[in-house]
Amino acid sequence: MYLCSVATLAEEDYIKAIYSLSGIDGNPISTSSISGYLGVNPASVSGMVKKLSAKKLLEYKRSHGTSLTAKGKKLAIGIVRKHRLWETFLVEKLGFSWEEVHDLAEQLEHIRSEDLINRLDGYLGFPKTDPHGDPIPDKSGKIAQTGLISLSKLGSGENGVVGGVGNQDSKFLKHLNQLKVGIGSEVKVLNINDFDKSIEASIDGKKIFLSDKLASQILIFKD
Amino acid sequence: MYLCSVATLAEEDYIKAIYSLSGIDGNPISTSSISGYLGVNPASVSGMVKKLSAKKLLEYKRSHGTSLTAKGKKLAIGIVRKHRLWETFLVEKLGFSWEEVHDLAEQLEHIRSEDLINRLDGYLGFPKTDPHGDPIPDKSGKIAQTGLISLSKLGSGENGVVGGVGNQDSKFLKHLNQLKVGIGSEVKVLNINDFDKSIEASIDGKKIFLSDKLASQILIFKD
DNA sequence: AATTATTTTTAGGCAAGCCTAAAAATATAA
DNA sequence: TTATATTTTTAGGCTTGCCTAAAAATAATT
Repeated sequence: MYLCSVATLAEEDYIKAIYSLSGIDGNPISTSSISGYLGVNPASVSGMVKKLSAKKLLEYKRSHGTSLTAKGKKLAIGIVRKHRLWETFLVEKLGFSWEEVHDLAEQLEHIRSEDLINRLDGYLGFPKTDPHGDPIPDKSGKIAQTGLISLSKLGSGENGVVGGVGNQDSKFLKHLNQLKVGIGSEVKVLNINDFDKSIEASIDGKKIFLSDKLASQILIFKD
Repeated sequence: MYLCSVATLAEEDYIKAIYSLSGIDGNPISTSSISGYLGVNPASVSGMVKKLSAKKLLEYKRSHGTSLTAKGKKLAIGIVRKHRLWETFLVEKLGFSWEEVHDLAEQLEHIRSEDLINRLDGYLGFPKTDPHGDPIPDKSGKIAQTGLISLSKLGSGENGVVGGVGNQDSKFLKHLNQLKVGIGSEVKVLNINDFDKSIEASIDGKKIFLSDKLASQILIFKD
C-alpha cells in the first residue's frame, strides 16, 4: 500500500532473523534454526525461504542452509538500523527504560521511509550505539566495531566499563537494573569460581556475585 | 503478537474511515460510501462490516447504514489521536513540512502502545492541534472545539487568521505553500465573485484569487 | 404499479502466511 | 551396511482481506 513494498512484514522478520543467526561472517543457517528462532513451523520456513530466494534476498542450498545475498544483507542492516534508532529515540527522548523498548522498536522498525529514519538519526545526533550498547549502522550501512567483549572473558583482577548487553530479554535487563548494573558501570573481577565459572566482582565499588550465564551477556570495554 | 490485538490493521482503517465519514454527529454511512472512501470493492465492505458488527465496534441496519458504537468511536478517536500526534512530531521535531506527513502518520498510527502515545503527547507539550489545525483528542478522548470556520463562509470585507485546513491532500497543501498561505496567515476577503463564488482576498497584505473549492478547504479564526 | 437504476449481498476465487501430518531426504549409530 | 533418528519438504487446510460476477434487495422513475 505504501511506497514500493520491497518486502512484507513477515519477509522482513525472516530476513532479520537470518541476519541475526548468521553472525558477522554470514554463516549458512538451517531451516530448523530459523523455525526455532521465529517460533514458526519448519514447513513455513521452507515456503518462505523459497519465496525469498526467488526475490534474490537469500541463497539456499539443500542440506547446506540459507544465507543472505548482498541485497538481503543490505535490507537486514536497514532494519537493524531502524530498530536501534527507534530504541534510542524511545529511551533518550521519551524516557523509556532499556528493558521496555525492544518490543516497541520491533513494531517501529517496519515503518517504511528512508527519509524518516535519516531525519530521526540526525535528530538523535547520529548516535553510534543504541541503549543496549549495540552499534547503529549508518546511512550507508556501515557498522562501527564497538570493541566490546564479554565480561566472562575477563580474568581475575582485570577490570573494565560496562558498554552493552548481549541480550534484549526484559527479564535479564530488569535483573541488571536490580543489581544496579548499567552502561557506564565500572567492573572489577575479584574472583572466578573454578567449579561453575561464576564471578565475584565489584560493580561501582559494590561487591556482587554473577553466574557465568549472566556475566557472558554483559559486554564491557576492557581497561 | 503485541498486547491484545483489539483490531487488525484493516479493521482500524475501516473504523477510522467510518468515523471520518460520519462527522461529529455520527450519521449512519452507506456501504458504497465506505467503499469509495477506502478504494475497496463494496463487497469487501459488506464482509468487513459484518465482522466489525460481530465485534460490537459498529451497528449496521440494512438500507440504513453503518454507525460506530461507543466502543468503535473510542477506538476511532484513539487512532485519530495517534495520527495527529505523530504528524505533530514529524513536523515539530523532525522538520517535515505539512504536506509530507500524512502518509507517514498513516503508518505510525497503527503502532500499538498507549504508553508510547501518552509519552509522545507529553514530549510534544500536549499540543491542542496538529500541523493542519485539526484538534488532537486528549488521553481521555476529549476533543476541544477549534472554532475554525471555512474561509468561504466569510462575507466581503470580513477578515480572520488561517488556523487549519479541511483537507490533507498533498497537492492542495503544496498549492497553499506556493500561495504562501499557512497557519497564522492573515486573511481579508476583498470581493466575492457572484458567478462562481471565487474570492479575491489579501493574504498577509498580498492580493490573491481563490476558487470557491480552494477557499472552502481553508479554515480560519474569524476576527 | 411497473420498469429501470442503484445499492448491497452472496458466491466463488486468489494470495499471503500460518498450521498439521505424512513423505522424503539426510545424518547418525549400531 | 542397515537401522534409527533428525531434518526438510510436500500436500492439504485454515484465516484474513481483497477481488469479480451475479443475484437480490431497495430506491427512483415513468
